[in-house]
Amino acid sequence: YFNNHHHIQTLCNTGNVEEAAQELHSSLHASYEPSIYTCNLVLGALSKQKRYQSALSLYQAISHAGITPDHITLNTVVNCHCQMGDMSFAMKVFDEMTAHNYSPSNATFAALVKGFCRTGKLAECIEFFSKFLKENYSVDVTTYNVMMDGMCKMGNLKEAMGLFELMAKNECFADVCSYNILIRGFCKQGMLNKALQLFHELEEKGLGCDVVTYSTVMDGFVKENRPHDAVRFFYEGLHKGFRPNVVVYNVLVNGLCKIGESSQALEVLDEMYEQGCGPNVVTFNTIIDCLCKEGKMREAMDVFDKMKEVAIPSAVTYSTLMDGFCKDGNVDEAIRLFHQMPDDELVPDVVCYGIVIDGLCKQGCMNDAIHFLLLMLKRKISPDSIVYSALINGYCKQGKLQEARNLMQEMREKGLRPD
RNA sequence: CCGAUUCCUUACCGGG
Repeated sequence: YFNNHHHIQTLCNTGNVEEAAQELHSSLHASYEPSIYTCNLVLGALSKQKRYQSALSLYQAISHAGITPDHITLNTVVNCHCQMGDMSFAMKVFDEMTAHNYSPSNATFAALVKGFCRTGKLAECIEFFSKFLKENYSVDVTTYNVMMDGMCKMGNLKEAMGLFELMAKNECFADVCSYNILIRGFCKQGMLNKALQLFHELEEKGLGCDVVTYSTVMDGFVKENRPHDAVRFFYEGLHKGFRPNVVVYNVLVNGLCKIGESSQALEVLDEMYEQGCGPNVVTFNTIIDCLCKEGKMREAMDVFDKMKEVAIPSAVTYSTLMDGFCKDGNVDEAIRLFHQMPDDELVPDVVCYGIVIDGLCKQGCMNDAIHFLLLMLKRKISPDSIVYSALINGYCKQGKLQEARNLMQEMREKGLRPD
């Protein structure tokens, strides 16, 4: 008999996580049970693929088979709960960990901090993190980064900067990632000057700016309606020996599109190939959106056809085109694309439905719009407030106020608040 | 016997 650890490891490393999980599962009840290392390996692989529910089910099976989890297993479980936003479950596991003398590590705290932030629980997050700070001398740079990123994403730049100073005081040295997080935070608040100040500090420290730094700053410029500065920043970087990746190019393309230079954007496409940095689906989506917004539906469809040679269209690709056609007054074509999505093995998401519904509403075809609403409900896709707004708008324009009111009521029942 | 496995962080595109 041989240990199947290496076989399962190979399966995981080659992306056959499903198969690995199955093999582990069947070996749980074999005469030689797998080691916790093997279990952790598969749980980690599922978690990396964001298949948190599967990981948790597998964990259930593992404990049921009587295999004792270690601190890594439990960290993974905590992380799965956090990623799914189930903070009460996550805390329950955390409490059990501490009760059984598994000492939580930076990974545990980082996962929980991220979970608290993602679910908007600012106070809990700060409280939890403070507790960690008091009890632990070695909060590492990653945990600080998670915390700073969470604070930034909740718009609390002051707290984030406080942490940045605190980590220096505690002799935990900020890395590029720390800077990138803060730079993005300031960009999103429209404080580009602060962002650029940090960028220069990063350069002076010799930590080295990376592709994330560049794409972040450039995107900051684009979002602040300063696409020219984004383009300039890009070329200055090239001059300093910076080597862009596909995301940086994507931001550049987006910037060029925003200044109405779709032809230049298409030139960048060629440059990307020359640099051995081929475009991806986002690149094409960006260009298609640009063409659509310029009303060039014909060209947009050409790009759509050509992109298929090198990339797989996504739901975003379709929604972009569908919106373009709707705005162009051609809802039929949008609906045709909607029905074409399954050919690319895509399932229309809430945005796709929203676009078609809005298009139909704007044409006054309320019955057809309702048909799509029912279709999405049948397919278990929950309409969001944008879908409802489109419908309510449509009814209001027709003077059908009662129908509009009914929809508002339906919204509230679903816990969506009208804005 | 040893080793083996592991867990946490940052950037780009679509709708009212």
